[in-house]
Amino acid sequence: MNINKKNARLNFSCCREGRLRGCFNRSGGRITGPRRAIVDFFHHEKGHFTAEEVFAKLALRYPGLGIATVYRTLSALSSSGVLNRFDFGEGKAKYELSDGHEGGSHHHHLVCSNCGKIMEYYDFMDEERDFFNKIEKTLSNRHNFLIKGHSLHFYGFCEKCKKENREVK
Amino acid sequence: MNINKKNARLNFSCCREGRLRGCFNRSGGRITGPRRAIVDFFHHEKGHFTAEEVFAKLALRYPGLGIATVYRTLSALSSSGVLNRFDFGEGKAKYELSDGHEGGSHHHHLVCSNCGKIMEYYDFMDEERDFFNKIEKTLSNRHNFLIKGHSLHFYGFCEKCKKENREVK
DNA sequence: TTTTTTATTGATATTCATTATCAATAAGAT
DNA sequence: ATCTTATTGATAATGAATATCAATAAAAAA
Repeated sequence: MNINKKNARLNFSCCREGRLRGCFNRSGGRITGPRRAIVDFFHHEKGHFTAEEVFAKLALRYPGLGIATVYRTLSALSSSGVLNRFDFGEGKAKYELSDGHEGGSHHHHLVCSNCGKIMEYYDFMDEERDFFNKIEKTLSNRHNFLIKGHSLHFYGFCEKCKKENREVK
Repeated sequence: MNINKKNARLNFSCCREGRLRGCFNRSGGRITGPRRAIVDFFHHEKGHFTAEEVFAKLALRYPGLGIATVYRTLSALSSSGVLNRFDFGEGKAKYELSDGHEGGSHHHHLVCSNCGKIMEYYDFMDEERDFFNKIEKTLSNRHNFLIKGHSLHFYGFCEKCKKENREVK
């Protein structure tokens, strides 16, 4: 079953029509094979991926896919709030499912300023959830901003770099 | 008084020798005109700047400055935790003084996923401060990570984009 | 101070992530 | 089934960031 054959459809269990309409169709956008595949990708894989990484993984089951389409779709999904776009200083953007979005697994990042290592943590304190609920409500009102998600990065030095550089380079 | 004339020195009020040593010299790095100028720049200007913007501003009073040096210095200052490097989806990195660093004016960001507008807010709730004090302590211990600063970005839609797109594009 | 060593600089070539272009295709409307 | 046009894939173009390298100047040594 090849997605780019005429009328072929990917049929992942989580790939409900409603979600795709929410991502694309409501605003007049068309639901296509590549878009279907990319939205599904982010609902099945955990973590953050570059455009190249998304392309490489999807190309296996979708031989006709073009890298430009991946860039375009990631950009569109980011604009519509489905994905969040991050840059961790690696020279290329990474995308992950927005925490506001259905299925989004919320987490925060620890980024080593020296070696660039990225650690994720999922172990939230209840306090953390309460904090964000409250602050997002306050900010929405105060700045007339519709908040769809957030990213919290802590910068510093990982265990290894902390040891190696007593005096930071 | 031109900084790249032999032995010339910028002499900004905030440009204390100690700070520059902290940024560069402790680790064997040399204190040079360009580095002096760039560190000073971030202690005088508020907000976040691209390499090009830093270069353009400094080139006025420092005609000999090269763009490559700006990139190199920003990168080094970021690695050492003096600056934080952000990407707001504009295709180029922005740098700002790390909040952990002397003189750093701490703030968070609201980023419009549609038009890219970036809003800063400085008006923190007490709750917000307490939260970060506590969580940074917890995370440091739990993940053996030396935290020097953090960035909190809220993604969503600004007032204008909220109105214009009843159904989000 | 003068000399020596070598990290840093500025100019510029290069890399590579991302975007623009455009003819061909196919999604959704009629 | 046909029509309209948004989307696609291939690839050329752009541009931010990095690598290269001879010249320079900061810090150390004499």
